[in-house]
Formats: sequence, C-alpha cells, structure tokens
Amino acid sequence: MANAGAAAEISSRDKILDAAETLFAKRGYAGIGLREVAETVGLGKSSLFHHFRNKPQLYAAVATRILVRIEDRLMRSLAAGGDPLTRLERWLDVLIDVLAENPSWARLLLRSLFEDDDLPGDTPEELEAHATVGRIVAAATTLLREGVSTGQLRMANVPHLLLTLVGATVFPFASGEFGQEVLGKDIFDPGEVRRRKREVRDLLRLGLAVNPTR
Amino acid sequence: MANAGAAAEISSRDKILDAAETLFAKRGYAGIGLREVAETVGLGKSSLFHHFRNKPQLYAAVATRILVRIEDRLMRSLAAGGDPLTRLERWLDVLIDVLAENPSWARLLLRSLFEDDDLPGDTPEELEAHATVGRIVAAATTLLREGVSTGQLRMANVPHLLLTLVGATVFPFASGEFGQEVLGKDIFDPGEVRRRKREVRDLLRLGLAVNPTR
DNA sequence: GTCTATAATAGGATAGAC
DNA sequence: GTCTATCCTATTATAGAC
Repeated sequence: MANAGAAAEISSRDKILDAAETLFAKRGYAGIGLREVAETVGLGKSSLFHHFRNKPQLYAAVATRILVRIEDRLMRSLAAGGDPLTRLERWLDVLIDVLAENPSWARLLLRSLFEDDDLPGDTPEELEAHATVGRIVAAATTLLREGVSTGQLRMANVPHLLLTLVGATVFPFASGEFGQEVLGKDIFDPGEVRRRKREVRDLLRLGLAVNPTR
Repeated sequence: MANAGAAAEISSRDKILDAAETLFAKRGYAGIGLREVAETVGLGKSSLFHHFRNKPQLYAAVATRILVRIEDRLMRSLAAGGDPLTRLERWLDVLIDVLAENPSWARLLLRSLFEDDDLPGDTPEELEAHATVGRIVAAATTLLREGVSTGQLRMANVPHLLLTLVGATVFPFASGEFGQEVLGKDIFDPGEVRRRKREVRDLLRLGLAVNPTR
C-alpha cells in the first residue's frame, strides 16, 4: 500500500508507459518494437503482455494518459475565471507550458493524429483517447464562441481558428531539428518558451500587419 | 524519347515515387514495407532496388521531389513582385494551394520532420532535401524581415513567426480525421481551402482581439 | 529492367515453467 | 509477475537467371 510520505513506488505498468511514451514520440507507432520498450524498462518482451493486451492498446494507453493530464490542466485554468479573452490567453499559456514541460507530448500527439491508419480505431482505449480530445475541443470551441458573442473577439471562423491555434502551439514543440534550426536554439529553452507565448499572444492581440487606417 | 505532344510516358522510377509518396504519407517511414510499395506499382519487391539503393534513399527521394516542387511554386510567386505584405500573403496563398492540391504532401512533410531519428541523416539525398528546406526558410525569413524594415509589418520575432506560419498552413492539411471532425468537412474541400486562406490572412491583418483603443 | 530464390533479422503474440 | 521457448509472418537486402 502507498504509505503517505513514503517514496512513490512506481509500478511496472507506469514504467512501461513512461518508456513507451518517450519511444513512441521519438520514432512513432510503427517505428518502435515491443522488444525495445521492454529493454528500456528492463523487462522481457513477454512481460509487457501481462500489463497490456497488445501493441495498439499500449499505444492508446500512452496517448490517453497524456490527453487526460493536459485536459486536467486546461480545465483548471478555465476555472480561474475572467473574461473570454483573458481565459483564452491563459488557456494558451497553460497549453504551451504543459507542452514545454513534457518534451515528448507534442510530438506524440501530432503523430497520433497521423497514425489513425495504423491503428484499429475501435478499441475501448482508443475511444477514451478520442473522447478526451473531443472534450478539449468542445471546451475551446465554447470559449471562442463566447468571446465572439461578447464582442471581445472579432467574428472568426471558429473551427479554422482552432486548427490555427493547435498549429501555433503544438506544432513548434513537435518540430524537432527543424524548429531548432529556425530558432537557432532549442524550443524547450525557457527563453524560447517565453517568446513562443508572446508570439501567440501578440498575434491574437495585434495581428501582424501594421494597419494605421484601421 | 519523349516526343512533344505524345502522351507522357511515366517511368518506373516515377511510378515508384508516386506510390511511395502516397504510402509514406499515410503510414510513415517505418509503417510501410517495400513489398507494399512494389505491389502498388505492380512490380516485384526486388525491382525497387534497381531504381533506389535502399529504403532511406527512396524516402529521401520522395521528400526531395515534394520540396523542390513546393520551392518552385513559392519562388515563382515571389517573382510576381509587390510590397512585402502583398508578397507574404501571396506566398501563404500559394503554399495553401499547393498543399490543398496534393493531399499527401503536408502529411509527408510534417512526418519527415519527426522522422529524423529513423533515418541515417547524412546521405546525399537527405542533404539535398535539407538544403531545399533551408532555401525555403531563408526566402521566407528575408521576406518577413523586409516587411518589418519597411514598417509594413510590426516588429515580430521572425523565427517564431515562421514556426507559427508553418503550423497554421501545413498542420491543418496534415491533420486528417482530427481536422475533419473539427471542421465538420474535409479540409481539402474547395470551400474549406478558401476559408483557410481567409483565416490566415485575417489573422495577419487583424489579429483576433477587437481592440478599439489601439 | 524484372524476376525467383534466399539470407538474415525483427516483428507481434502465445504457452507454460517458475 | 517475470521468464524462456516457440510460432508465424514480415522486414531489408543480395545473388543470379532471363
């Protein structure tokens, strides 16, 4: 039993999830064999099947764990209140922070959008991941619509705006060497994280063009 | 010989590249076996090795072909002239058009950013792809800097802005089912392509927040 | 330029001992 | 809960006939 105050005992299941998260982020679903996951954890390949039925289920468990953790942070940031623009900017700040704190997450999430074709798609674990994405998207949509209806945000195409925001927040933290070369620095560097937040915020507040006639 | 006016004869090499492009976009480098590529083309697996030394070289050839074609379109759009903001907006319109016309490209390009780890990285073919990316990035950087220096664009962090623009243009066309669910329509639908262009343009011109005190 | 045959390796998954 | 042994299939790549 987990004694309060005792050092957290990490279960084999969690160790497997940790290793799989890093590896799947690095080389994708098809690029990682269960042997490599097992070796990283220090187990035999067969032992993984005691904790997860098969490879798709392991992958879905990894994705779901990330999504649930992100959802938790985002929902708590919404609960802090404020007008829609304030909540939107805080939502994006929190999202950027979460992705910056967990270097595997942006990559794994973007990859998982592409890897539909590789996965069965109808297992309970995948449906849970899918439902979590749905709740996050729904919350963001509500927030944006609210901002438009209060007049704090201009009338915009909410679904397209949402895709833009995902692209502007998730993509850079998944961009690896490309981002590194463009920035000349690691995107996970605290200074670059700060600049990323400012970039997103300024784009929303000011746009890019200087338009004195507006 | 290619007689002018005769129906274009498609070489085996090009057929292989076409098939590999579609398949790699769908399931990634590690997710596609050469058997599947060969079957799609209607050749035996071994015949591929007559045209490409190995799998990494085939992948790099696919990526390079896409990048060169995109570079060509973008550079020609720049040559049409105009002030920096005009050229920037045309650049983004052309980029969106190119990605919309070739449904495999955005996915394959985003994937290729993540798949550094899976590839050797130092073959001549990969270096060519890398150099092409470098030229495109350099041209975009010059364009943005020019806009800032003429005062048409606000002072912005150019590298971060560039990551944002890639995220806002490439990501949606790679987002597959996710994008479809967010939009309620296929992103490659002509109407959605138009809306995507407007979304990007409006964000640059107006931002998102309504700011009457500006 | 395409084929068959083959090599050597790695993949996911199961059975059953401990 | 972890292990060894095994099964079957797929992988990249090469050799050599046609």
